[in-house]
Amino acid sequence: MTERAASLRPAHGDDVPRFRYDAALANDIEARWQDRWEAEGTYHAPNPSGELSGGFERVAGRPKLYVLDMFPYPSGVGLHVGHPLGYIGTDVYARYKRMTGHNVLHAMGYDAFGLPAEQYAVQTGQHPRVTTEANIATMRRQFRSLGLGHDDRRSVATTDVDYYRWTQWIFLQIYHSWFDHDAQRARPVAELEAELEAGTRLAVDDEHPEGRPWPALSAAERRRFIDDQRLVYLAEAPVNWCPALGTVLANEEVTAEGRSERGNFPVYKRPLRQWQMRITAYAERLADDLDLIDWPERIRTMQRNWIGRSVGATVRFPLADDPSNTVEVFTTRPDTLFGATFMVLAPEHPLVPQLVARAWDPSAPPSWRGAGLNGIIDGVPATGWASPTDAVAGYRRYASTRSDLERQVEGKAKTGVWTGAYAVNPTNGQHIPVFIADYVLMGYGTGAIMGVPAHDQRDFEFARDFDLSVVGVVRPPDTWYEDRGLAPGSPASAWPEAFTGAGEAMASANQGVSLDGLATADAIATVNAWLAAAGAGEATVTYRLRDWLFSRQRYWGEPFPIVYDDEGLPVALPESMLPVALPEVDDYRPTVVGDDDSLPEPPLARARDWAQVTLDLGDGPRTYRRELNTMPQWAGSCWYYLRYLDPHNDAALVDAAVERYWMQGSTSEGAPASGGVDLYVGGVEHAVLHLLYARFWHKVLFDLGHVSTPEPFQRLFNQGYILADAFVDERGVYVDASQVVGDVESGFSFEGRPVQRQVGKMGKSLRNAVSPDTIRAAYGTDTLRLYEMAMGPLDADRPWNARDIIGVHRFLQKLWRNLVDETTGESRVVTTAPDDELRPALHRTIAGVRADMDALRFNTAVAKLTELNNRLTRTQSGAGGGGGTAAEVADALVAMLAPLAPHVAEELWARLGHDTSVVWAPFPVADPALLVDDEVELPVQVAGKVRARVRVAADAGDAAVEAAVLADPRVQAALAGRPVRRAVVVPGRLVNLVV
RNA sequence: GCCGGCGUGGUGGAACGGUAGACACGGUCCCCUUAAAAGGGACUGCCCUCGGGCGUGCGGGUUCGACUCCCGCCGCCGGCACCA
Repeated sequence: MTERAASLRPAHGDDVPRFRYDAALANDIEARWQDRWEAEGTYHAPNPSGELSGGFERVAGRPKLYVLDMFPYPSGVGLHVGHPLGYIGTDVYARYKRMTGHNVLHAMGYDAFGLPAEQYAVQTGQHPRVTTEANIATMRRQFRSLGLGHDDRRSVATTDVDYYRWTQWIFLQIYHSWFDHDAQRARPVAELEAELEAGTRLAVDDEHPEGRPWPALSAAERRRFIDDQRLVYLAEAPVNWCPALGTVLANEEVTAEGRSERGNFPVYKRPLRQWQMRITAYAERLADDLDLIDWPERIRTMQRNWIGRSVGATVRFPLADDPSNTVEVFTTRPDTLFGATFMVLAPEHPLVPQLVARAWDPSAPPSWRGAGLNGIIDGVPATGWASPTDAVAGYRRYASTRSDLERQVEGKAKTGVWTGAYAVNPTNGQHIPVFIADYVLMGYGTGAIMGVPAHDQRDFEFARDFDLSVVGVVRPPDTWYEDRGLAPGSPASAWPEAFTGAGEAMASANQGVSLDGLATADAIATVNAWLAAAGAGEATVTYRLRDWLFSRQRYWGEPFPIVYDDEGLPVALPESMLPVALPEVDDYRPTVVGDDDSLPEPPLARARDWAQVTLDLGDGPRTYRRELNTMPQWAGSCWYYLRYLDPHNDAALVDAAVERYWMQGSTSEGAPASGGVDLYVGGVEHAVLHLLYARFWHKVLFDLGHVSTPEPFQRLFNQGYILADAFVDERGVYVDASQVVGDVESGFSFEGRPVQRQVGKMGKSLRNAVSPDTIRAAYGTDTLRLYEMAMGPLDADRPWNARDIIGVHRFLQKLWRNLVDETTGESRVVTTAPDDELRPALHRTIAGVRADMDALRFNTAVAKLTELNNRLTRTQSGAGGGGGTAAEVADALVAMLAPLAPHVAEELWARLGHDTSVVWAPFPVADPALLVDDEVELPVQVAGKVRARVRVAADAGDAAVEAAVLADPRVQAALAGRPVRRAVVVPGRLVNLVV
């Protein structure tokens, strides 16, 4: 201990005590302990078996705990103080849990594929791997200097060939699977083929809903059928093409405004042949299983919104001219079927060409021919189009040129045109016109709707513009009429808007069924039963979720383990040919061919020797073309939490026993509801991207038996963002916030020019980032950690306030001073027992800090430690002070500080005479006997206001307390002679006298 | 429009239905010092006639008692949205 004390390098000025806890001393302590932790492998968490199992016997009796941070992208500019908030939070929790007897796994890796490194490569010609690896090294250094206790043997990067080999392997697992809707799970394609061959299953697809026997299919048909069943498949579909990013994007990567999530660039719909992952097959489980996991309500709601489950019915409407042909619609209100007075199909609906009539029905209103669209759509004559064929062609052309963005901007004005055809309302036999209109989307439901203008506002507006009748079949409440100035019971033709609420069904009866008088929920059930019996439809659930577009036209991503044969059909490579390593190219830019909005050829096309390959896939050497797209960045982050468990395994992505131990093993709280990572901390921005994709992959792996839990992340916690003042100049450009001077009263200025203050998320784009290095240099890492934890609850956004940091620094300084003499470096700890006030205070602190740590309330834990330390300070500086700090209190205080400020805690722990690391020390346990006082001070309320405080014995009975209270002169004064009607005694809390 | 979350001192924030404002910043005063810094101590929600009055976005309700629970508003943040 003296040796360590002597090794301190006092870098202070003459007048600063030599052993004061300041930045220089803190930095010295921190550097030494970081070296020692690394040398001793202090944070290594042993696996139960296999390569990393050394030392497991030491923790074998402990419950496991898996604490995880969201995978960071290794950015070139390094961390700012906003980044580590969540990382420090998990570190504190992991350290606390280790001290309370858990085997804690906490590791860190790098989501290192992605655009910035590639864009930098395009600019500089530097290989993305070079920048990526340099950035990872920088980030690793920064994490180390924050004192984060990661098991560094488990670190992975998605860009490591050994890692993405397994990403490709998972892709193959998904490729070789199909979704068995009866079993509601993924199964190997091989099982599907076996059942088809055995004749126990027919080949059912959209064109053959009745199913075909397997022998009836040609070899090519069989292959196409199987490929169409796979969980990952090639399909021609309208996709989101973002020219500015040079790639297509998944729906989840496009904002509601039709721009890219990353960079906010415009996105265009373009039909392209791309890889898609069949996440829609899992829509129901992804929605239902949200109930199994302990996630913030906000995130679960976002996922539910995104999945967009909608309960209703599909109904088939026969065409009037050709009853064998039907148009299927989806509706959430089948109870309004009797009020359907028209139908609308999406313009791209495949049935449109078949149902277009030859000529207009002369009795139909001119508006149906598009007469009202003159001026809205180019080329429409004032009288409307001459024939249905012209109208449909004209309208389809118009609709196809409109981007999602335009449709947003142009608002809700309804356009559309009649196809000339009629369909038959199956409930009442009425012939109703069939329109096409772009307010009906091909991508949702069946791409066709029934128009019930009385009970759907969009249909109502369409009916108004196209002179369609409005028939009410649900009676609104009288107040609804009155609010609109109508007499109750007025016909729907007089309504100013649709009535979309629930009500009593009316005018809804035929020979087979009557809904009249039924409440909406009953009417839906009744009509659904009738539809099924009549063969006209059935209850159905649809989802808004679309399949996941999985191809990217980038270089810096995982290559697909896919080649194309000479028929142009995809062939999966065998596992033995993994990894498919990224080839070298001379330029990382996509090759632009033709006009600038055409899809460029991916950069991998430049690797010509790689793109063409001769392989023996079982039928002799043949030439194949490789897939040139790469996987999206989300691929690698879908499963990294599994690789941390067994990072070097080259026989499996994770060993089964190791996976079971960490993912579903016993926890201190008993059996988990769904298993998985015990605590996952990250930002809210991944609510429907990473978190949805990862759940999807995990469920596929679960179905195939590669993991043992249905969900990957049992508990999710969203850390808040650090906000900071940002400043804009007169042009609205952000200026470097650190160079701004002034204050609220006198105004702010930058280089002499006035600037406006804003508050925003700390970051590069607002030029308001604060580097951890700055804070470390001024106060030390422990102060930074403590400040980030103390400034507020972990899940709240909070403004960075440099002025407040001194507060927690003073706390550490005072704590140090209570244990160490600042001038001599001698211990101020004494073996004397704490007195009768201090010891209970200590135990109350222990109990409180434990509860706070368990609940991730680190801010209040810090407050409680501060309070206890202030009490020590008062004792030492007060009358008769200088007696030193009782070792019993010092030990406990330092141990409780260890998760939050591990370096100074280690230093003090060693100075207290311990020769093993505080990281593995037991967390103090409160003695319950010391948590109850002999005597308590009760506030006394008279008529709800606190008027006095009375000391009574803690175990006094209600009557005794009441008597003591009534005897108090201040109580008597407050009562002023009024009789006490009732005395409420809350033992140990307060007394309320009701007058 | 639908859904979710949040509104507490000058500031960040505390409060199992039980003393509103813990802890910290800032501020005022005092001690130490030749002085300053650092350090230590006291006070610090608002109003006030110094007895008290008022206070957790607003208005109701439940309760002996409400920041907390319920109902109705307002404001801010976020998600979804021509989704049938």
